[in-house]
Amino acid sequence: MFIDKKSPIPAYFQLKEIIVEKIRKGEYQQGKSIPSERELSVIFGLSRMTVRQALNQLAHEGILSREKGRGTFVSRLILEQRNLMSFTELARSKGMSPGTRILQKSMVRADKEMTELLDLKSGDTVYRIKRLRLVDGVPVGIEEAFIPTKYCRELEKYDISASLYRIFWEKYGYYITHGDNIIGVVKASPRDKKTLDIAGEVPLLSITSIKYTAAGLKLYYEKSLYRSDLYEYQIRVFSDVVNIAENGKFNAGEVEDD
Amino acid sequence: MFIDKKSPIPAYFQLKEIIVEKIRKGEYQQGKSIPSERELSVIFGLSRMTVRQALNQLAHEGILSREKGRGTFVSRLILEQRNLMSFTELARSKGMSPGTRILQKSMVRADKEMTELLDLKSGDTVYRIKRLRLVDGVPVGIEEAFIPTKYCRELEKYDISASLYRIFWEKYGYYITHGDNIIGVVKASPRDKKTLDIAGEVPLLSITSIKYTAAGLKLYYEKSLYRSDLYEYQIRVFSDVVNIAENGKFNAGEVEDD
DNA sequence: TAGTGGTCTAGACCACCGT
DNA sequence: CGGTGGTCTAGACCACTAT
Repeated sequence: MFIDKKSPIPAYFQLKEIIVEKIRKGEYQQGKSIPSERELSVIFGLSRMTVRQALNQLAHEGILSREKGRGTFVSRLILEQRNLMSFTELARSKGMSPGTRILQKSMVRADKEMTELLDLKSGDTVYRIKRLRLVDGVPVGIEEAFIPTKYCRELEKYDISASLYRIFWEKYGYYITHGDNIIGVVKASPRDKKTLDIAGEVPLLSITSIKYTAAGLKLYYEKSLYRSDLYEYQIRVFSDVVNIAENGKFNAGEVEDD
Repeated sequence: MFIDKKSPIPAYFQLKEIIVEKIRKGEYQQGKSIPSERELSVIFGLSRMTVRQALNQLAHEGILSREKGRGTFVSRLILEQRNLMSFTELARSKGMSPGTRILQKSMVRADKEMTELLDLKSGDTVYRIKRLRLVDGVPVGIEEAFIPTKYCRELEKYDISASLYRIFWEKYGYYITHGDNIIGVVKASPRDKKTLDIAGEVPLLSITSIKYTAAGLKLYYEKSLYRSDLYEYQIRVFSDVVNIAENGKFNAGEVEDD
């Protein structure tokens, strides 16, 4: 837990990793304050400006929050967003109870599409995890994740009915900062209908996304389908969208289902 | 165009505004480099670190881009994102031609909902702009914007068939950095069907959003509907979603454990 | 080689917060 | 009041880019 000043890795970056590690290990606790800038600069033998660079970046990534005159605090579970959480939250806020059922959990060779999407080498394997999301026992969505096994060895050991974000953070030290998403509407396939226990015709909200770490590593791919009559997606969108649009497909056809 | 060091407004912030203004006026041109950090520090009588703070923030907001050893550049087409542009751009990239038809343009008193959503005072007025989006002459979406008139006096003078982002940037100096969105699926109303020239049953992708400036000002509200068979929404989502949940209308409890 | 942005230092003053 | 983060300075060395 020291800064190697001879390392080519910048001091502020090393400090960031040290702080993140201390949060993960519980040494710095959620909602509690961490040492002040001046203390940290003494502890690690850095100038205050260098410490500030580390803290500000972590604050920007949502891991810390800073308050003038008070101190720097570990964000309260940072995670749990999007798909699942804005969903879980919603359910809870309405006094309903969210649930999860594991539909499938296997390890497979990445196919060509997945290899390209996640920058894998041919032959790499991925976990394929398919989960059913419920609210008060009613199925509202199917989430299928493809996760390169090299980023999460022995994932079997953990309870994947909860948040993948949380597992990546707590068990593997990866913090997911953003994702590229494509949102559309698809017709439910017969199989989806059965899984979601739909009788009539309910269009499904389709969200496919690639999850990234702050460093830009493509962590995993997820394909989600939600009953549009029971679900809304709430998000904050920032301006980087341009880059996505450049590669994007303006698809006039179907978003196929499997 | 000078820094007032006695002002309570931080020097780096003043510098940001000056640079943004110069970009707007065309003094600093898109894709071209701006003066180096060292030059700017001499020009404005600031230390290099202070100049860096301004440049880095602008880079983070997407207005500038920086390259080691080369210089600092004004981002090319900063704007044009999301709804509209990821749509217009996309259409263009597919060799299709996007179009817009103005369906309605009026000035009205903000109703209660809009007043709350946009933090207005009672009695404030908004422009109500309803536009039809087309691709190769085919209607694919309806976009309805509610814009407080106090942020865009004499909006009538400008061509609103193009990007509102661009008008806000070029005519009023507001740069939109993010938006809070709610995405869902709705059935087309008879009127929407007529407007979109839909015969059968096509579910519509519904996107409502509040657009913000970097400073957090709520600029306007937009309600969009797209034919889900012709349109996909591509976005990059960052982790700030938590904040939405915190301030948002839908949260009840803490984001605590699973 | 000269210029750029990236990192880093060791100071400083300020506004803000809790006691 | 003492401590905190926010701002700011005037230097410095580095790796990178272009010529």
